Amino acid sequence: MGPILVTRTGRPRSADADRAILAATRQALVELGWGKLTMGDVAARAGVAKTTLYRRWANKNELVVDAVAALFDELRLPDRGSLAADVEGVVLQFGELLERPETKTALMAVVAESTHDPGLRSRIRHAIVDRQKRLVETGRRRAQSRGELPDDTGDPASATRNADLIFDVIAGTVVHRILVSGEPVDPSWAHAFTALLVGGLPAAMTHA
Amino acid sequence: MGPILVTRTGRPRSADADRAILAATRQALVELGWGKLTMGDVAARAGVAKTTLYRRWANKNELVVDAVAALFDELRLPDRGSLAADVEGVVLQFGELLERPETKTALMAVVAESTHDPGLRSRIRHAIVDRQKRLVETGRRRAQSRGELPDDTGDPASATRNADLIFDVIAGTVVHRILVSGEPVDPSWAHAFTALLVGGLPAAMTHA
Amino acid sequence: MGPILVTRTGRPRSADADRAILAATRQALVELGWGKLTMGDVAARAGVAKTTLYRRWANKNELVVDAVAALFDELRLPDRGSLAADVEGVVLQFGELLERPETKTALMAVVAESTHDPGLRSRIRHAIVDRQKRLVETGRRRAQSRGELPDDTGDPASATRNADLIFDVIAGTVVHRILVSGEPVDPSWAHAFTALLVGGLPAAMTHA
Amino acid sequence: MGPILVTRTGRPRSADADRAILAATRQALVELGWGKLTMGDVAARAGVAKTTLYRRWANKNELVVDAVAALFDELRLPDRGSLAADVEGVVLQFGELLERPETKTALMAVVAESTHDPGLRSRIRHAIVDRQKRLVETGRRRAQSRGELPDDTGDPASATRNADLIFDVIAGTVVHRILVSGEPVDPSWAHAFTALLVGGLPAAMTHA
DNA sequence: GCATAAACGAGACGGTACGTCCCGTCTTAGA
DNA sequence: TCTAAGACGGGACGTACCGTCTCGTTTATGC
Repeated sequence: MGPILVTRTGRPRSADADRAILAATRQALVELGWGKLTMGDVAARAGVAKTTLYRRWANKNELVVDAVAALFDELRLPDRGSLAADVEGVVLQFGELLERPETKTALMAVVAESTHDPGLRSRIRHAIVDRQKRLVETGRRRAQSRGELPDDTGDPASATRNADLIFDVIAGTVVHRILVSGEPVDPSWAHAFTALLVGGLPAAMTHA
Repeated sequence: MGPILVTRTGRPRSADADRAILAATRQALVELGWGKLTMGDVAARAGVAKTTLYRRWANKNELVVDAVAALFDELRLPDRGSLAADVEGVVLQFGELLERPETKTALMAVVAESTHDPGLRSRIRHAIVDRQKRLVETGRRRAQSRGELPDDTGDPASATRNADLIFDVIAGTVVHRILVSGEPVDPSWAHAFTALLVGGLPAAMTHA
Repeated sequence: MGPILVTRTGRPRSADADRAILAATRQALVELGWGKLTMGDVAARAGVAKTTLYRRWANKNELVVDAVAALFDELRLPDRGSLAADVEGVVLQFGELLERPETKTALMAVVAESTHDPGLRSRIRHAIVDRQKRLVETGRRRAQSRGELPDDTGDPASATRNADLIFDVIAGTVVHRILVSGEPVDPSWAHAFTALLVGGLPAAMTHA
Repeated sequence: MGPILVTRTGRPRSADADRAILAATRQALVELGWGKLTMGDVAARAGVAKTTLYRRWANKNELVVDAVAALFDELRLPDRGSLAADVEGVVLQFGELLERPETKTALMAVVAESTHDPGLRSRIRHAIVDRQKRLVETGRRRAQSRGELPDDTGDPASATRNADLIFDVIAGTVVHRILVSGEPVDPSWAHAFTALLVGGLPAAMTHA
């Protein structure tokens, strides 16, 4: 079908402005943090009037979530030959991602704001979180094809519960390690964590 | 020997005011969230002048961290007879704690603010996080005395790394489950998660 | 030739707001006096945000001086046929003006503040005081054309000194009578004062 | 009858403190002006607690008027041999007094505050203004004994009106010259002003 | 090629909260 | 009882951003 072409009259919105605004938002977020980031400052960095921001996003939250969402799409799951190696690889990737200031600040800030804003919460979930679950799914299928994990039982709900648990364990542990404990995700820690996770998987799958 | 008695001149600060302010802060945090919480509102709730807040805390961040810290001291580790039962118990307790609005909001907000404020970060670490590591330590000793875990090797650094890993896994996973995935920590999930963790422990301990 | 048209960008300032603010300032000054007049209150009376005040005036002093300056422009010097009658007329007018609460409060307050603020002092001098010297000049020319006073000698500095002296005597005496002595400027007092002044003029002009 | 001896129990008030407070008030008034003078600052300069100020004066106004009143008692009227010389002498003295910063600031500030505070107004009138009218009285009697002015008629009210007028003219003109016009009271100006006043006196006395 | 219409920059607007300063009162301990 | 010290409730200050609202100008499209 292709994109719907709405021929509208008047001057079209500038795509340059969009890009400049999102980039400026990420930059400001790193330098100032959520609380000190101001719309006026973002506009100035982007070389754009404040009005232009408000024509595109209703408020600060929406703008920041959009500015941040793309950052989390770079995670990949190359085939490293075994389930353990795949997990260890994604743990290290995720660690590197979260140690970058813009990602670190953005994720926590946006989650914090969401704790009392259901709309923002679901926006985050769809724009950021759910998109990463594909990695767990890919890993599981690959492990099954290698014979490292049993095939799915007849219960798809059980499989989903399992995937969600693993996702929470990996994402949660790495986030906590970096943002709360303030320790780095280095290869030796990733190795130990992977051992724990992969070692526990068989037991977990019988309880899910 | 004993506490130093500093005889200070002038009218002493009111301990009632301290308590009222911290309670008002927690209440306001629940109702309004971090972003909408204002010092003036907290002062009014506490029946106190705004200046009285600023005499005690330099700004909003410091006040909120102090107000929140006490909430996390209620976690206990009663002996339930086995390592798995102990872990499951603390996971459920922590889940309940985090599902309360004041804890949920407070923790994330404070962590988010801390991502660009090293002083605040260390204040959180000392006032909130490190104090909970006692639970992991207690659990490990108890499991060793039951024979569920091997005695410490000669390497105390290894033991510390292990404890930190387990702490990050438990705290991180529960936090992620509730705050990011937005799912409840109910008994069946706690059971599955505990199985994963306890099942993986032996493997983890050989890699730490 | 003609006024320079400065095309400025952005939304222009509201002239209505200017007027409303100045009027509200005068009203508040009468009701509350200088010390109790607050910027927030003026803003509220004017139906305007406090920021709108601060966009136009740097502080309370500047605002009040501007608000007050206009009041003194209503003094006129109609031709009453003789120098004595002209002087008596302006003394009575000035007396009436100064017995109005807003003028009374405003003038003293503003002069008092100015005693330790050179900038404010010169602002007052230009905005209020110097503009009234026109009255002395008009009166002198009129008296000369009537033959009541000799024509200017060749020394313009002498004429200026004379005018300034007369201005200080009239303004100072009326102000002191009303604000310090707290007595009214009624016709009989005005008559006596005029007799003193006009009687002394020939002597003064030979010494200036 | 002498001072009333009230034998009171407890520690007596310190007379040193009184002196130190009044001196500190005058000093602060010069440096800061009325508007910026604060009770806390005065207390600190005087080496005294704020409480001690409030035990002696009810508020800022009362304190400042008392601190300032004494300054105006130094005017004298030595006999210079003629009415004109006496007037010129007191004009120059008053000019010098008003050019001192503490007097200048104090007088205007206190008058300004008084415009909306009747109590303060009468306190000023009694403590400062009326005490100076003795000078006019002395000068008049001396001129009469020299034969420069006619003896009092049978109408004492007329004499009083006359004295008040002369007082307003002298005080008002000098104050206006210094505080409003911002020009100095130098000998040549004093000479011209005296000529005006003395030249006008005969005419004024027939109208009073 | 000229009218239409939306986007654009600039910046003023009504608001809200900030953190500071000072007021005048109060509560301690000590002289 | 007075004093020094300093905490207290209160209120205004002047600042910083918010998100909205005019303006005059620019830039596409469609008649």
